[in-house]
Amino acid sequence: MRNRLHNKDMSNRLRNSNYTMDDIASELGLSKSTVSRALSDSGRISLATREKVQAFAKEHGFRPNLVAKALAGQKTLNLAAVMPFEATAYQMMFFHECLSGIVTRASESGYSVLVCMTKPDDSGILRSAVENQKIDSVILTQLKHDDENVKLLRKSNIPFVVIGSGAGESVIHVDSRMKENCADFTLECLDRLSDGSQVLFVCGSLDVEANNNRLSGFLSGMESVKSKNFHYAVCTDVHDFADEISLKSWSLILCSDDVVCLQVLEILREKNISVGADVKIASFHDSVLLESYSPPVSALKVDAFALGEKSSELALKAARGEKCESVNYVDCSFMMRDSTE
Amino acid sequence: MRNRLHNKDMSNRLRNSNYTMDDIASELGLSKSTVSRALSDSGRISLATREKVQAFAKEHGFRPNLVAKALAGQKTLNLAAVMPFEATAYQMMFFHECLSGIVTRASESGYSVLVCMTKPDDSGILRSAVENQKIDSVILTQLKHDDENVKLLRKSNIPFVVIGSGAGESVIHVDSRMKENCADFTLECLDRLSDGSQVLFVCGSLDVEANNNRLSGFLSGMESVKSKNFHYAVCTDVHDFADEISLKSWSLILCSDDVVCLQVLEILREKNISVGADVKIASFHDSVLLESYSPPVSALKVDAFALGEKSSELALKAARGEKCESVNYVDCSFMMRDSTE
DNA sequence: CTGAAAGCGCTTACAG
DNA sequence: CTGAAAGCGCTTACAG
Repeated sequence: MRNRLHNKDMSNRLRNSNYTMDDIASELGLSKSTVSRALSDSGRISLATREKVQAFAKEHGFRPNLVAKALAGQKTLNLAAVMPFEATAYQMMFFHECLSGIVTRASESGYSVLVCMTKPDDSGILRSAVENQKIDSVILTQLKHDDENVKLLRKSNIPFVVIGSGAGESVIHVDSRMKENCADFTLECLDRLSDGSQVLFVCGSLDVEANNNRLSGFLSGMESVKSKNFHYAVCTDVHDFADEISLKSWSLILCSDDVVCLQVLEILREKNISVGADVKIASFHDSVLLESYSPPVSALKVDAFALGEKSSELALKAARGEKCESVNYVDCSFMMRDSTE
Repeated sequence: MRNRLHNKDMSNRLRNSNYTMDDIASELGLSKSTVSRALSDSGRISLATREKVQAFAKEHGFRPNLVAKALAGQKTLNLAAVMPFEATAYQMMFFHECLSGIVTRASESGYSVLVCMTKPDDSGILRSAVENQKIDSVILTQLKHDDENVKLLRKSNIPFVVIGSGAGESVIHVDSRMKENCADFTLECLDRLSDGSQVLFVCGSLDVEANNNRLSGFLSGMESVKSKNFHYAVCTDVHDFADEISLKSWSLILCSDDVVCLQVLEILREKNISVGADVKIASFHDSVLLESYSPPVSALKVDAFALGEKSSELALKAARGEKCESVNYVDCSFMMRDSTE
């Protein structure tokens, strides 16, 4: 027989509490099955024993060994979050925020989050997590066309959740509902304008898919306040803007993203048009640059943390084998700052 | 007895290969102990059986269940990488790169990396990873004074590795050896200058610890080429620089970091002094801004990926219970670009 | 060199 | 409501 004392020693090195369910059982004169049931709060158990066991566990800071639990329960209590090896600064910020949300929710359910970094042509690390059975489900971001990771996961039958769209309606995904949020954000910005004001939307290239959503969001926002008789125009080339600005005195300028917005701000500065006093301005895409601009510029912010939380909830649910809605939404945040005051 | 078939089904849902060591054993008419030994390449085993087993395993894509392996071996095959919930853009870039290095090395040893996000006052998620025994060792970055995470890990006897300094000499850490690298980088920049040239070091506040290291690195670099009769000066206030520049015609200007460097570049531009032709310039701290400046500016780059790799190696070693050197170094990269041509 | 057995710390039918 | 037993899939002394 293995030297029991030796094992105890080893486990002390690794563990915080010395107690196993077995220990608690003998300490309390119960069987370990009963202890297990009392602790997991499942199966028939008398209130008295349950409370006794839970009190004891709490008092002694008992922590179940999750590895053992995982083995017995045929699951790993791990989620994987997939992120690319190579990323732009913007993507990293986005991932970091997503990850915060993912980790937050996961840990509430006793799950840990394992990072799998993949290269475009090589799902290597995700693959070994899958093949080594270290994860119960996966969260993907930034799908490529005909995504390698998706293929891998489909083949191995591990449930996965996608942040963003692009994998088809049937795949569980959570989207930030750009169009609707742009419409609502437009309304929010219009809120302080008097009826009949002039509104300009300066839009980046319509070759960019996101800009199409933003444009139609803007248009549907304007449509829904038709009764207020706002006048509006859309300018799809920033370089035209310098002229456009001379034609009318705009009350509000909305920009498709932060880059466009900064260009517009530059032009306004050249023309000595004061942001806030002369014209309100806002962007459909936030960035530090807008936040720290003087005056700070209002913007629609994709709520990466919330996307992380939601995808985590779904991944957890899928890991439990429960059915999930495939289409899920998370709202953006409206960062209302001085530029629209 | 549990319904064996049912179990098989469940496990198929989770697993890639249907084979367990038991399966292989019966398939090959061996005992599972022998299969285990053959696969782990440990213990006495005949070449013949080892090869037979390994061939079979390979052919059928057998993957050991790491959860079971972990339980039997009293370890988790997981590392934790700790990162803060809140981080600046710069920190996120740094972490992302570290993480790439960590994950790369860890996966080579069959380890996975679990992200633990912590708040300054709350090691919550790290704590539960520790208490739930989900990790064998930990990698920390950005230690706080009197760091909570360090205290937690000390108490629980989980080995940990620190990226950067600040935890004392006795703690296993990996440092980027700023001073020595600044000295070497200085030499690299001096390399194309003729003897007797004028060199200026523009240094940010000496209240910042890093700047002290940079300054003494610079000085020791200059010291080591004394024979070449370079003249040099140190300017510790960027605002003085505009005057300083008029006094002499400098051949090379070194800056303590990217922010200082951009300020200097601005001044040079105002004075119509051309970088590259009139004066060479370089920074002891890199950033995208320097890389994409026109002309691109040479800089010393902390090699976050290498720091990640090294810390991962150490953490893996510590997890195996092997002794590690406590002081470890990783060299910086010299990003030589047009500004010093 | 190989096998039978006990063990890692849980869970969960099954029987009482 | 509770306990004894078998099981999750590995590892590792121990005996042959």
